[in-house]
Amino acid sequence: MTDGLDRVDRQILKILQREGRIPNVELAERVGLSPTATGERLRRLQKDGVITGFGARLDPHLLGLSLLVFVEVSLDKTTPDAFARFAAAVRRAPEVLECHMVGGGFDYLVKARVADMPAYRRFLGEGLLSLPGVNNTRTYAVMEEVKSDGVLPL
Amino acid sequence: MTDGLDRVDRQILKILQREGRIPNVELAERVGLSPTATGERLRRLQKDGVITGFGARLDPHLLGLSLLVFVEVSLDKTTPDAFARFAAAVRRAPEVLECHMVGGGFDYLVKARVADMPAYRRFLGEGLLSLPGVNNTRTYAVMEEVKSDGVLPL
DNA sequence: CGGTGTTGCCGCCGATCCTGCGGCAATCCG
DNA sequence: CGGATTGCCGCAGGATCGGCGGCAACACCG
Repeated sequence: MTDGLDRVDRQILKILQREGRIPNVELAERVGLSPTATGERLRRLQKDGVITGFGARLDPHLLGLSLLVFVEVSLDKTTPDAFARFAAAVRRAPEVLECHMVGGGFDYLVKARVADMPAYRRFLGEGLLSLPGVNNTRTYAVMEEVKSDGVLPL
Repeated sequence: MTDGLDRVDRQILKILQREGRIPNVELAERVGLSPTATGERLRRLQKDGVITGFGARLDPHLLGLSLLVFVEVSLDKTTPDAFARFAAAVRRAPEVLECHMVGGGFDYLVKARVADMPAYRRFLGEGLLSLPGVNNTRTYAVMEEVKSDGVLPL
């Protein structure tokens, strides 16, 4: 059952990554199958967890979230539960779009969106630096988003 | 017309960010409007560019893309067109999910997904380092994805 | 104050879409 | 070679979509 994805499955995923709200009948004729068979595949892909969900892509700027920042966070390793508490806090923070634990010069890489620089200062001071165990942060403000769709290669 | 989003609009966006394939009638009863009015709002949100599209969320691990990496790239500023050529190459590379030009210690932050370490070595050598003007790179491999949905706060 | 235009919503209805069912061909296996 | 399984198709009843006309609230203005 592992990775039992044929050519049609991958084609379905490829289409749905970019046009997630396409009706099943149109998806069917694009992959060259009947709507019934296509719907069955879609249902199976969701059940197997290959498709974890569907979502709308929004324009951050039109929503007043013009500033995208990446923050490298170093934790104080002597503080007990520092990692668990930091992770929990980050999951609760709405400004944080992503947070990854990395190996290398620091511990976490945080991607966050805020309205502007004052808002970022507030988020950094009240949201990140106030967490216990946070040792050091380094902020990189994004000047231009060269590529940002995040579509997986198939 | 700028930012003319009322409470219902934001509620629609909030729901569609997580459940992009919800039928219009269900969306309507959740926001407490008729299906007609709700569909009209949805159409308007797309026309105004607030909603830029819909997409399926896929599980990278089930697709054999288990390794997530971030790469900090520094360019040789003396090479003419270095920035434009780098940006163009990155847009063509399927492994690259995101690429942001940042201000700070380096020039571009690249987020990429590959199958495993050997695949990453190949991508780094043939995809990134072979580009003219690339001066230096620093790679951070993700050990744990603490938060990765990327849902905007509303 | 009343006329008028605008906006946002509703109900209705024909067209479209979804989904469960039965049938069929290909494949696999004992 | 017989039988089970798998994946697909066509069909049909029911759900959903989207365009249309109507209506109420509101703002503007003479």
